Amino acid sequence: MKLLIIEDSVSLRRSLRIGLENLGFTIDETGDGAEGLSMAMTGEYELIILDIMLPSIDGITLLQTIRAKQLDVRVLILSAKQEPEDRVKGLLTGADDYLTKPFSFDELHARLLNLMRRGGLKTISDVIYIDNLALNLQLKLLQVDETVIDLTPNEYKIVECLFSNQNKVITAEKLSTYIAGQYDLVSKNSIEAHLSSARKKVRAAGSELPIQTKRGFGYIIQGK
Amino acid sequence: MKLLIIEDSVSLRRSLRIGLENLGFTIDETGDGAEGLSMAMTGEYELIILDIMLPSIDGITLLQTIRAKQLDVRVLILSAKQEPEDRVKGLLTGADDYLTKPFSFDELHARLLNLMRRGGLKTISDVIYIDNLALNLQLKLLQVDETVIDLTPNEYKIVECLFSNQNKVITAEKLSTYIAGQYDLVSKNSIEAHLSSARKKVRAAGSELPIQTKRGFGYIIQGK
DNA sequence: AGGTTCACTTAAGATTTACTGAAGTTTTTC
DNA sequence: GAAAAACTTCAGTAAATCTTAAGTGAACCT
Repeated sequence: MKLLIIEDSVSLRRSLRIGLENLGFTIDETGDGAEGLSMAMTGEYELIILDIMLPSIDGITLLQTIRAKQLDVRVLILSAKQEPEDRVKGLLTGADDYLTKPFSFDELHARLLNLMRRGGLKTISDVIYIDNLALNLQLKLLQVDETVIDLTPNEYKIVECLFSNQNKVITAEKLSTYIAGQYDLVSKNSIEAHLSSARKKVRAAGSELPIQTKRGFGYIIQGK
Repeated sequence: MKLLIIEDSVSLRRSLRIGLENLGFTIDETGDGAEGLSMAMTGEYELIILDIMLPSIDGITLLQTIRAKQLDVRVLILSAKQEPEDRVKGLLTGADDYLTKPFSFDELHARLLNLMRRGGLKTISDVIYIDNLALNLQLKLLQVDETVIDLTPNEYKIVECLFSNQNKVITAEKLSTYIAGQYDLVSKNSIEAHLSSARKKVRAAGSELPIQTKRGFGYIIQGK
């Protein structure tokens, strides 16, 4: 069982490492956000203990990136901030648990065990993050930060198809098949209308759908 | 055997602590609801002695939260209120026993021993709480506060399936399989009819089933 | 066996919500 | 600057879902 600790403070990091190693975990650690991210992306950790305040990349962004890449790893957030907004936001973007500093080591231990136990269950995964948009495949809805954008089934399906095919041009025919199945079809104009409506809704929520039109070919979402 | 005392009054807390420590229990204590909750959530306590009137989070809410998280812990409610409503409500939401102030220490001791003895048995567990609804998986019934709502088997199964799959959209086909098994099937319209009836019954009891329709996809219960 | 009850299904009407296609507008391309 | 492609809007139409009520059959009781 391999754990990754991403924590700014050297002393806290050390004491966590020692404590958890004594409990039988294998630990890697770093104090840098970017390094933490690249370590996390190797996929070799079952659980990450993650601080929010970090140099180079903050914890929430790191978490969003991990979740966007669909890594199956549990994340326990550690934070000095006690603002409830942060708590909610952290959990929303896919953390499995949350602990506010200061905390007792026993409490951390108990929560770790708890996370281990419910290991098989995916918690808040199955969300695709692009920019400040989150497409929740479980709930079938799109969020801008915390606000939910209400999409009709076809609007949702178009967005889902493009979100899960980033960096690929998707033709209108593909979208049509995606929406209606192999034996029905939806006109190109219909798709244009749905997409127009979806874009409008996202705009009304203060954001932008990152879907670009490739004139003559189809639509695409360009990853960063 | 570790006990947690969550009690507003410092003097009562102290005297309980001393008395119970003399009887051989290990005690943690707090006077604050929110702190009590986070302590309880560590899962390290076998029994919680819980006051109703508390700063920041009241005892009933705390208890509901603990039960919603499926923690296996016994809870003994302590309350100055003598209104029978509170008594019933406290017990309903998952307390294992109830004591009204003032009480003798011997009486508390006796009740504690009693709770310890029936330790192995899960008492009022296997109940899913959502809003003011309690779905009892053992007794196969749904309660609004104190009143029992009489659901037919299929109505119950639909509600059970959705209650135990919070935050997931459940399709009509899934519900059909859940009701009838893999080799039989129940028409979509039938499910609509059952659900309609269940909703009506809950409405008649003065509440609302928290089941939303995701048009084009299925049904969902959104957790907070 | 006959009668009663209860729950499940089905159907039909009401209601809500979404889809489509057309027409006008804007943008892009050559 | 004209033509093509894509965007936008809207109104009519079409689905999906809700609700109610009536029909059917199984289980239970007497």
